[in-house]
Amino acid sequence: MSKNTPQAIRGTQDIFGAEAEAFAFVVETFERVRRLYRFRRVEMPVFEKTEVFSRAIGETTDVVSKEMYSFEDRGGDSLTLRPEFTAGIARAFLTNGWQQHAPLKVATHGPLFRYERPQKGRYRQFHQIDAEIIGAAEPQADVELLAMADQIIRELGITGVTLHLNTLGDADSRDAWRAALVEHFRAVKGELSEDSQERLEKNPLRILDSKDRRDQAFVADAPKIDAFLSDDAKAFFEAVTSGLDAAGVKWTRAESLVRGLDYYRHTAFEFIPDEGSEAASRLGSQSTILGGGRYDGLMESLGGAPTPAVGWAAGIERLAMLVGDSLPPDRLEIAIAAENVERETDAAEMVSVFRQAGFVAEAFITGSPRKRYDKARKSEPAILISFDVREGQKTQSWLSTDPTIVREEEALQLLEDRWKLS
RNA sequence: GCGAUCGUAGCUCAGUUGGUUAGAGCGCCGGUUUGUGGUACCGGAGGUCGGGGGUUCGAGACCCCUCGAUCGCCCCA
Repeated sequence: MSKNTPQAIRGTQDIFGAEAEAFAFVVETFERVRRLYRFRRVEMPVFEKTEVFSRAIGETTDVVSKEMYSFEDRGGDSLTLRPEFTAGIARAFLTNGWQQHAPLKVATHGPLFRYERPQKGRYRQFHQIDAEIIGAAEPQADVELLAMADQIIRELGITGVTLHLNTLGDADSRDAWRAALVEHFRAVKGELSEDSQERLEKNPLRILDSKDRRDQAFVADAPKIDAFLSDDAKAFFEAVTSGLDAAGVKWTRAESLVRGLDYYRHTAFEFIPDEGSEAASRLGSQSTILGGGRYDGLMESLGGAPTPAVGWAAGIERLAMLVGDSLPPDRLEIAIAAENVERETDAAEMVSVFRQAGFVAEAFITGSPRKRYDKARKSEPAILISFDVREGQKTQSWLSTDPTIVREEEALQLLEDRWKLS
């Protein structure tokens, strides 16, 4: 590689081979399952006015304050490459009059951008699948959304992952709890970790899932959300949990689970690998593979009418790292080796016949004719066909290495229709 | 944004306390061999040792800067 060749941008990926196949498998599974749940597909802009995100997500969050790719366009507007889907979808809901479709179930996927330090499972351009239900205040919406998430993960063959569930209560519950937490932690501020001392001002809820030992003791006896829940909020959460049980979705209560973005209310959840599981070790420190919750306050922050909504997003790269063995086989069914230059067009014609009949087929008609058979063999086809010329006669021979995974009789009939087998 | 480790052919890696024209295996290309056969042998292409600067008679090896990757922290999907 020349030093004159431009390098890829830090934190971007050129995905190829097995990883690309796993990526596609995640997207295909998502597309298939979202149809089962009647989520409608939407395509969204990759960039929006900066205020869409700063108002929706919250100015003080890390995402907005230091991770956005923002720039001024030629017209002088401040624009931002989307760091998440929800804000843009909420904006579209308001500006396109999608209220008429409420309750609206939508799904999408694509690239997102966050200026972060790259790590395994964390990139500056990354990709998510995303599902939202807008205009539904009922706990049944939360249940449906979570049931779909659970089914997608299961159909991807991912195991050792558990749904961690919590409630943040309604706006009043959340505010009262937050105030109590600030009071609790402020009393011991000097003994908290530096990070948590800062969180105390910016995002006190996050102290609850601090990994720092110094914080753990104070987290243990911190006020619990349950003590602050209104009767309605409590009933809502109970409806969600009983709905999940009825739908057969396994979950565990995570009292200290909070979400980083300002707009969350009531239900908050993450799918996290179980400690010590294969999945956990594959993901490293990037543990959450799917996260979301209810965001009843978001529409108002964008100037819309109060509109209840729930949603989640999941990192495609992180899911792809976990699919492993469950990938559908990508097996070459038929390989044709033209072992003589005179048979190249015959082989090209025959491979076309096979492909149009729905076979995965490839012709080996380049490079040294004497080595084509070996090349074809190394591609591990279920059926290997050789086109050659022996003693002036065109010859066609075939070798079956695995008749169980291909329509062998049909394939050989197609071959015989055109050529005499030798 | 902070800390740590690392960066030699397409891939996996060797390169001894700095010392002559930088190597291997696999892969790739070509030749020979084999001729119902994933064989064996021979040959070839491909590296300004991530980039830049410095120390030295001499640097892939040492120092500084920079870019990138990986692993923590932070944050999050």
